[in-house]
Amino acid sequence: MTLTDLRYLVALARERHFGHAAERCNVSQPTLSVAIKKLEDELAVTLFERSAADVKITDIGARIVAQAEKVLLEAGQIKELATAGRDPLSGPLKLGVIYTIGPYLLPHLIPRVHEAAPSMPLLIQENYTARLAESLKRGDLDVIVVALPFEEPGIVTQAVYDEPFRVLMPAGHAWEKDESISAARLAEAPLLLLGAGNCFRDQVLEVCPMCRSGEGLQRTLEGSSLETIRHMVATGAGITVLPSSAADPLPGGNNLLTVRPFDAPEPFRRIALAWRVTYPRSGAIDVIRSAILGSPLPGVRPVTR
Amino acid sequence: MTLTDLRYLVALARERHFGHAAERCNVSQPTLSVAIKKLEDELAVTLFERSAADVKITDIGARIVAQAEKVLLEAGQIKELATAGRDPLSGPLKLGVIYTIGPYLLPHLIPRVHEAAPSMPLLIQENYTARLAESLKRGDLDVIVVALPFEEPGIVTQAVYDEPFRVLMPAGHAWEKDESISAARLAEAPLLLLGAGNCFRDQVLEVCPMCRSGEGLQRTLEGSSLETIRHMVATGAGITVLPSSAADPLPGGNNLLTVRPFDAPEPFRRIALAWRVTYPRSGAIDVIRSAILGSPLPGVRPVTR
DNA sequence: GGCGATGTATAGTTATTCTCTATCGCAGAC
DNA sequence: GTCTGCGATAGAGAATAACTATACATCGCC
Repeated sequence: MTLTDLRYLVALARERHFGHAAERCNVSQPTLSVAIKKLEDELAVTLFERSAADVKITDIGARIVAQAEKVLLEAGQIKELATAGRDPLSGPLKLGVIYTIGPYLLPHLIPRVHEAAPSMPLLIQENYTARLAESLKRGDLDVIVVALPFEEPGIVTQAVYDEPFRVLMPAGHAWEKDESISAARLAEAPLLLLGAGNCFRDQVLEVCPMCRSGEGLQRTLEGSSLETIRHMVATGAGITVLPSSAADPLPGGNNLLTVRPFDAPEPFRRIALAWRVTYPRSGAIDVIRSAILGSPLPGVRPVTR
Repeated sequence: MTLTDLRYLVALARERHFGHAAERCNVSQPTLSVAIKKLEDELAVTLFERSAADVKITDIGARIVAQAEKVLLEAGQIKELATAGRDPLSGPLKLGVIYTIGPYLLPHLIPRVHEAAPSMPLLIQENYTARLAESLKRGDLDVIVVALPFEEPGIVTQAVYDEPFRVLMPAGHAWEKDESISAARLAEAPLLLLGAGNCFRDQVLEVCPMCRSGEGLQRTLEGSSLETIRHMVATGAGITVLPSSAADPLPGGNNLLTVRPFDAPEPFRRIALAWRVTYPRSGAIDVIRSAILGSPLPGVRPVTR
């Protein structure tokens, strides 16, 4: 019993004439005859009474035809589902973002994505890189926004933008007079950092290796956010390093804090999208990338490749 | 897209492993691989993300699998329907009976059929032979009980019993003293007959051709039944001829009427079953025949052939 | 009662499609 | 590096479904 057989069956039930039904199915009359006979043999029931005058459907035949129509209808739904789901911009996209990007990127990203792909709702999770990677591989996430380097088997990455680091200090800080700050000097001051697990913490420590053992390193509680740290800086608890997207929007509306760039060459982080190499909705990823690049993130430089 | 493909699809969605799914479907792994790929090409969507680690179903894939399961379920119903309908003694049987048999046969027939085939309800229609033949050919009836001769293209008949004719007269009638009656004498008396269209009318007139022009022929209204005629006879309006099944049950409980057989050779009618030669439920016909022969119809002689 | 018209079934052939075995290729693990 | 697991691919063979041609059955007609 195949779907084709059922189509023949339904056609014959409608036409009550083997020749006409065959024509409607674009097959020859013997093809239809044989198919119906095969069905009858397989089901071990007589579906039609054939006679020279006309073709009559049997009682049981009528019931089976009705069921066959239901089957064909449901089968047609499969094609409909496929058509509807063919658009990579249709259906929810599960997006992961690291903590140090989410609060600055998402407010811009979400409306842009919604505009570019109205039928692709975003399901967003913020987390550490390691957790995002795990979810991505498990399939709980489709795409993640992380900082490079990021290497995982089965995962491909695409750099999106570079983001310079900034020094954030309380207003009136001694360094305020300097146009830019040398990374080495970070070890001199009380430096507030995110807790372990945040990749940004490690990136800052890489910029200033001496800070690892520096006297000024103040451990912040794990899970603290950049916003928390910024408040702490504003109260004079120390200085910190922020990515430009987090640091640069401030000066306009905050006179408790001062932002300074680093001496050239500016340290920076490279932000990338990552997804399973097998992920089929590349169009959706393109939309995310475009939306990120279209977001007003101060100081960032798109990575064109 | 075939039902087999859908079975493979569902199996893969359950197993998340091409090899295991193939095994469960009793096919080789390449067979399943190819089938899934074909489905994906046909639907133009990616149903599964394959990687070395495991097989992940896509969002759209999951929806399509759910629909495929529904299709397979409905398709399975077809087999169930076929199994349930395979029994020729299952499902209603549309039975037609001529007016001059129905009232005497059906009260016996119905309980017997119900006992022999409890899941075969009878849908009964009483009518003239011509009307029954028409309905039978149209498919509105499955089997009819008629008097022979009955020849119709595409219709086969099977004689069931012979039924002798009787003469019915009012009690105290002049012929009451005779043990049997000669057919020729019918022309002498006022003879009450059914209206045109009833085959029994014609059969009686054949027994006594002179009656056609006989003075005693009293036309009864068309549509009158044997019962009506019997009451008329009881009131002395004339005599009539009845089949034995209608005439013989009476004497026990009616002293207004007298029944006499004809002189040998007794005229009789041959009652038969008729159905479309294409009608597939021969088992149902056998049940009807047996039930008729099992009914206590006085005077009738089974036709064995 | 033969005969043509109509309509379905069957035969035989061809084409397609399905399934198999064997093998490749990739990716992750050791 | 090599090994291993697993899915994809290639090519051959088998099964099946399609076609054309024709047989067969029935009915209406002369």
